[in-house]
Amino acid sequence: MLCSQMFFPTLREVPSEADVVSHQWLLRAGFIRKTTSGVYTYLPLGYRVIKKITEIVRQEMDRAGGQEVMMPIVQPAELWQQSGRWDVYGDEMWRLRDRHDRAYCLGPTHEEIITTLVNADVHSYRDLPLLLYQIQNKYRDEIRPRFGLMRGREFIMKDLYSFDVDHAGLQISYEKMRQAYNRIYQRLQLSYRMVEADSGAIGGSASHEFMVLAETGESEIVYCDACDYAANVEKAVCSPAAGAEPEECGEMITISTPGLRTINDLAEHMQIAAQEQVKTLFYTSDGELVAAVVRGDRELNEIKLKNALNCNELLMADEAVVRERCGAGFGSLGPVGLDVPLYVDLEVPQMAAISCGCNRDDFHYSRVKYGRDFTATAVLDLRSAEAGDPCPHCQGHLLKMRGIEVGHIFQLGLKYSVALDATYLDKDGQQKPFVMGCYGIGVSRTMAAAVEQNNDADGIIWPMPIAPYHAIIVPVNANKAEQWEAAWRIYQQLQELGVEVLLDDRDQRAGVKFKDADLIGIPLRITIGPKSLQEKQVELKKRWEGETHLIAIDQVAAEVVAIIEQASQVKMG
RNA sequence: CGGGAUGUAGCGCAGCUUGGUAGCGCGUCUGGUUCGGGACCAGAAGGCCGCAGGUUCGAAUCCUGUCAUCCCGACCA
Repeated sequence: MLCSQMFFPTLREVPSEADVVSHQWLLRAGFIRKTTSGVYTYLPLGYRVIKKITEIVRQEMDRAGGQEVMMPIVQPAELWQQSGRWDVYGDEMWRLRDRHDRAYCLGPTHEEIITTLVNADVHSYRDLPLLLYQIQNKYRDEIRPRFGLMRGREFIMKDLYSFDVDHAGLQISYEKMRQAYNRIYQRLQLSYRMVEADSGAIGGSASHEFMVLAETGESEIVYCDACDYAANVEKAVCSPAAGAEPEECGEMITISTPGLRTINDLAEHMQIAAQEQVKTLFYTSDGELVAAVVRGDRELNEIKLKNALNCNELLMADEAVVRERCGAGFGSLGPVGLDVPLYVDLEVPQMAAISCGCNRDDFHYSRVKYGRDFTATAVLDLRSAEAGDPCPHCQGHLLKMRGIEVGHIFQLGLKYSVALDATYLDKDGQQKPFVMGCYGIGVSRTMAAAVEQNNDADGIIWPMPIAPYHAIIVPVNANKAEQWEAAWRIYQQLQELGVEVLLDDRDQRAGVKFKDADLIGIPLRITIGPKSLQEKQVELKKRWEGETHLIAIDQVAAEVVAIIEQASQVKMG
C-alpha cells in the first residue's frame, strides 16, 4: 500500500474528548473516529487490526471445534420475555419498536437466539456436544460509555456457546475454551492473567476472566506471589488468619464520642486503631433492611453480600430509614442490640475487643465481643481482599494489580435451556435440558487493551501478530530517483514475499514521515537515505527497540521476513 | 439518575466579566525556497459561535429552555 493513497488521518494534537492513552493514540493515529457517544467507526488501519485479532480468535475457535455462525442484531422481545431477561436486563438493553409497534432490542448478547436455534434443530444426544460461535457487533446502552473503545455502547464481540449432554460434558467444553483462550492471548502477545471471577447476572457456576494487565484497567485483581491463584477482587476468597482463640476482655463499656463519626475520627481522637473497630453498613436487599459488619480497616465486598443474600437488588440504605429502625444516624451505628438481619465477616468473631457505634448519637461501645454482646444471622466471608492477605490456596501472600477484562468464560449450566425449554433426547429417550456454557471475547476492547499495553511517547507499538502492516519503507526524499528506485524495489520484493508493507511515497519531509510511522506503530521501518544508499545499504529499525541498524540493500527483504517470523512466534508459557 | 465541566473553522484554544456581526496556533489549498525527526516565505479558502426562545437599536457575549459531549459516582457481558 502506498501511503499517498491510504486514508489515515493522523492528528498532531490530542482530541479533548480522550483522556486514556489507548483512546488518544487510536484517534491521533487515525485508527478510529467517534460516530456518537460510545459508537466508533474503524478506519482502514483500525479495521486491519480488528481483522487480525478476529482471525486469531477464529482460528483458535475452529481448532477447538467451534463452528462460526452469523446471528441477527435485531432480536424480538418475545425471546427475551421467555427467558425472563426482558425485564431483568433493565435500561442497559437497547430497545426499539418497528412500524407495527412491536418491541425489539439490539442484541446485548445471544444466549436467547442461540438456545432457541439449537432447540429447534438439535434433538438427539448424538448431535452433542455442539460449539457455535459468532463474531459480531453487540449493543449495550451503557449508563456511561467511556475510555473510547474500552467501554462502548456498540462493540465487537466473539461469543461461543457450548451445548452438552451433561455437566461432565460441559467441563470438557469449558476446558477446551480455557486452553483456546490462553492460546489466543499468547498469540496476541498481550501480558494477561486468567482469574477466578464472579458470574454476575449471567448466572451459572464456574467462571473465569482474562485480564490484560494495565494500570488503567477497570478491574482490580489479586494474585498469589507463590502459587498460580488469581482472582478478581469481587471474587477473591478471604480466609481469616488461623489465629488463637481471642483473649478475654472486660465488660462492654459505653464511651462518649461527641462529633466523632468515622473510623478515622475514633482512631485519631480516641486512639482506637481501625482494626480494633468494626463498621456496620446498612443495605436494602430487595426492599428489606439488612446490616453487614466488617473490621474497621476493611472494605465490605458488596458482591459477596449480594451473593449471600441471593437478592436481585442491593442498595445502600437511606439514612432516615436506618435512624427510624436503629435510633441513630450513620456514624454511630453498631451491631449490638440491633433488630435487623446481621451479616458478619469472618474476621469479626476473632477480634479481642471491638469498638463500635452504640446506636445512639455521639456514643460508642468499647470492649464488645462477638458471641457475648451480639450474634449474627450469618458469619461469612464479606470483605474485599487486599494486598498482603494470605493466599487461600497456599502459604503465599496476595498482590494486587489492575486489569482490563478482555475475555470471560462461564459455565451456564441449565439456566437458559430450562428457561427456554430447550431439550434433547438422551440414550433412554428422556427429554433433558442442554447443559450450556458461554465464552466471550471483547474484540474491540482487546484492540484498545493492546494499545494500552504497548505504546511510548511517540505512539503505538503494535505486537507483530496484530500490527496493521508489518513494515513501512521510508525514502528520506522520494524525489531523488535513486532513493525512490531502491524503495520501490524493496517494496516489490517484500510484497512478493508476502510481507504486508507500506511505502511512504508522500511528498513530505523526512521528519513528518518518521513521526507518522512511529505514531501508527508499524513494527519495522526501512529507511532509505542518501548516505547509506551510496554504500548500498539501508536502515532497519524495530519500533519496539528504537535503534537502527544498517543492512545491505539486497539482504533487507530476507532479514525483514526473518524478523517478522520470529516476532510472530507464539510466546508459550 | 446524582455531582462537576464544556460546546466558537478539520484539531487544540482565545474572545464572554464590561453587548457593536469573530481571532490565534496547527492542519488544508496555491506559488516559491527547502528536504534525515512534525521547515520557511507570500497568498487563500474555511465559522448558523450546539439549538430554540427572550432582553436590546444591536447578542458568541446577558436571561430562559433544550440538546450534545466529557469527567467523577452509582452500574457492568
